[in-house]
Order: sequence, then structure tokens, then C-alpha cells
Amino acid sequence: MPAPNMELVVSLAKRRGFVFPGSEIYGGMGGFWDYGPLGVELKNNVKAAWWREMVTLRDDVVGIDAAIIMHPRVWEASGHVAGFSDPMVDCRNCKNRFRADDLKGPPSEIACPNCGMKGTLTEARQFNLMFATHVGPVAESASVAYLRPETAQAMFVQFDNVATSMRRKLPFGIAQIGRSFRNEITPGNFIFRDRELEQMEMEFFIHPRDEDAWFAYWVDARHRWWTDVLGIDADNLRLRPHDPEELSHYSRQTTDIEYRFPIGWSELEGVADRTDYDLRAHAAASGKKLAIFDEASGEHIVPYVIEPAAGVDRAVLTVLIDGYAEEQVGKERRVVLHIRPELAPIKAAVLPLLRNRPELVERARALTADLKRVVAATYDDTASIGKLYRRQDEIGTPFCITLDVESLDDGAATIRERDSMTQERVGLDRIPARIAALVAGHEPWQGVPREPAAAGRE
RNA sequence: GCGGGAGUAGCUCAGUUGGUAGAGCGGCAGCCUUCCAAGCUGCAUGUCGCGAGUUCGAACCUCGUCUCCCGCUCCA
Repeated sequence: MPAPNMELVVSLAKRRGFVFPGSEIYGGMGGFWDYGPLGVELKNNVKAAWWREMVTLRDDVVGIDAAIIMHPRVWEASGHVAGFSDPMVDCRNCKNRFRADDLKGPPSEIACPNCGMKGTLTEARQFNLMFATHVGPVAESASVAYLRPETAQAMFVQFDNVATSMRRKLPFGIAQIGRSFRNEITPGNFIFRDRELEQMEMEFFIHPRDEDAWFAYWVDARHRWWTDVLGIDADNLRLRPHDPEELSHYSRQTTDIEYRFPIGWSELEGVADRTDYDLRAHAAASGKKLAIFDEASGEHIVPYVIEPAAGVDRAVLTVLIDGYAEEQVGKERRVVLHIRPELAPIKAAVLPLLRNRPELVERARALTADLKRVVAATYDDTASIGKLYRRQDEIGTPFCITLDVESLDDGAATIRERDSMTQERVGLDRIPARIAALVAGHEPWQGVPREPAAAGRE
């Protein structure tokens, strides 16, 4: 299906309570967005799907949840502080970075101080990507601290604690979902580039000899997650290996997983081969040994790291865009979110066909209460049945349950499926279990088209 | 950061030469309604992005500022 305009998704997101502009009544704050009642559910479902895949279902990955503010020396060792406040120049060849005011002459004309090649230096760039704050009551330079610009460093800093406490041998991974902060020069494109963002990162520690095999493994595994678990159309995804000159300073090889956004192909996730860069940097800066004893060789090994790093907000945006569709239904048009039931903010909506029948309303509310014990469910009777269906379609609710007058006699109701708009008749007492099984994908949908109304009202 | 454009109801927008705001959709309430945005009645929509200035009077003119969009740039 064609990708819709970003504006349509932004409009839907605000109209239906997924994402609001941050601090909107004060004019907004660029690069900051708030998730609304439906958005937080969708976002939580995306994160849960990642955690299940990367931690729960594996026996070689464990999770952590680290503090956002870390010791300033973390960011010195990682290389982030070095580029924080001074104009910096990069060498495209050897990946070293230099202060622009240390160089004698314009970067484009002089040789790299490290590798000696000419014409490989970039123009000077001002780096101020980290938000600074102060720890303690006195705002002085001695107490300066930074909001983390990535979650990854916590996994390196806590590498030894995790490996020891969990008795880990290579290979193993440490995963984390958490907030990061980047003072982007140009935020924009809705929640694609935020100044406050949430990341899902996993550092997989391996024996250096297995570098290429694990790198290929994770590129493939992560690609399949986007298609098979999040349900993103494979035609809208591609893998793009980085050219050598665009690699980060810590990376030997990186492959991006990109999505065909309305703004063009853009990165969803990067799988990076960070080698032993980070562990060695922190070992040198902290004076601690960050290594794993290898019984086979009788030596301590500094592991290499393969890092799949995905953006939560970009995942949410992708789910919304990829699922968005406008379809013709009869003479009317419906907006529908074709998202996987596991991701949907609401799994089932109970809709009485008539709301001026107290018995019907009572049964419907009782069913809603039963459903809420197993899945996220809601009740609505404030419009005609057609409009109620449209409302649920627009927020991606996969199943609607409609009670009619016959329900009072036969104790059954109609389940209507979002994408096919077909229906099943199911006993009221069996509906919660049926919905739970459908949402989990444990049972197939067996709906049939409803008979067209014999006489349309004009 | 640079250039261009735009900010009016939840959404999409109108608003004449300056005279203190409207429509459609949506929302809420009631009636009606037996399955895909039906109908009738009523109600509420609002810092006209924000702040100054000009004016008897500013959504409209001037200046500043913020935000968003497009294009560059940038993107550890």
C-alpha cells in the first residue's frame, strides 16, 4: 500500500489521542512530543514486543534499567564530551577527531594529524548534542552532568556487574529500553527526530573471532523482527550497509534497517559492530579490568560487541504509517489502522446495537467488564453502529463485539473483525476466551460476511 | 544555522478597504434507530501562536519572538 502523507498520520495521532505536541498550550517545544492515552498503549506494546523477542525468549540476553544521568567520566571515555562544546573535525580515513583550533590551517587543505592523508578532513562542526545539567544544589562546573545521548554506555559500564552476578560466558547480551536526549540542531518530521527519545538497545558480547558471523546473525534477526513481529510490510523495509567513510568512530561495520517513510528511506535501527572499542575505552579510563576469562585459551578476552539499536518512537511512527489506510466501504470512506492485534491499544470494543434498551446495555457493560480481565477493552454506545465501527477502525481495534436484541434470547453476540469486516456469532460466556485467543494468534479467524441489509434506509 | 512559506474551534478551512469570528466534519445531550461515518432537536466550541507598537478600534497594518512545513545544511 502507498505510504500516506505524514500529515495524515500526524492529524490522526492528535485527533485520536496517540501523540500530542509537547507543551502545546505554551506554543510547543520543538523536538518534544507527548504520548496520549492510545499512544502510550501502542508504545508500551511495541516495547513489550521487543523485550519479549530480545530478552524473554532468549537465554543468552539479560536486561538492565540504568540511570539516565551517569558519571561525567562515562561520556569522556565514550568520546561524547570531547565533541560537546568545541568545533571538531573528523578524518574520513582514520576516523580520528580533532579540535578545529588545534589544526594549523583550513581542514580541507591540510593533512590529517594522525594518518597523514590530505583532503580527508571534514569541515569544522559545532557539537552540542548533550543536554547538560548540574548535580547538587550549587550550579558550578564541578558538578556538571549530562543527560545520556544513548543508552548503550550503561551496558558497557555495568558489563562486569552483569557478567559476574548472572554468571555469564560469551556470547551473551545486555538489553535496555530507556530514554535518551539529544539537543538536535534540526528536530522534525513528527516523532522521527526527537530531542527526547526512547531507545531499545542490546549489546551482544562475543569472542572476536565470531565477529562477522554474529554481525550477520543480528542483521537478519532484527530485520525479521520488523516484518514478523511488528508486521511491517517487507517491501517498505531495506537493509543498507554503511559506506566506510560514513561509519561511526567506534564501528567497523554497520547496517541500517530503513523504512520507506513519506520523507524517503530513513533509519529505523542500526546494527553496529562496535568491536572492543567501548570496553577498552572504559577499562582504560576507569582502571578496571573489563574482560571475560576464556577457559579454552586460558586467557582473559575483551569481547567484541554487536549492537542492534532501534528507536522506539520511530517504531511507533512506522507502525502508524505502515498500518494507515483509507478504504472505500460502500459509498463511504473509512480510515483504518491495519496493525497487528498485539500492538493495538484496544483489543476489543463492546458496542450495543441499541442504547435505549436497558437490558442490552447492561449485558454489554457486563461483557466489557469480563473482557477487561483478559485484554484491553472498551465500551461505546454514543453513536450509530456504523460510526462506532469507524471509530474503532481508525484506532486499530481488531475486534468489535456487537450485542443485538437476539443476544438477550440466545446469549450470543457478534464479533466483527477489523480488516475483513466479517463476523462470527459467539456465545457471550465464550467471548473473552475467544478474543484472547484471537489476539494472541492462537486460533484462526473464521468470520463470514454479513448479509447486506434487505432495505436500506434512505 | 540559512532561504522560502504558514500559524483562526479537536480536524480541514473561510473571514471583503481595519469595526472585538464563521462553515463543514468531529464532540456532547436527548429522541429515534436491529450491523458498517443514517435522521431530527439542542448545546459547547476559540489567549485568532505569543508579546509589543500604530489606531477611537487590530485576526487583518508594523516590529519582535515562538512553533510548524518545504528546500539547503547537519545528524555519535
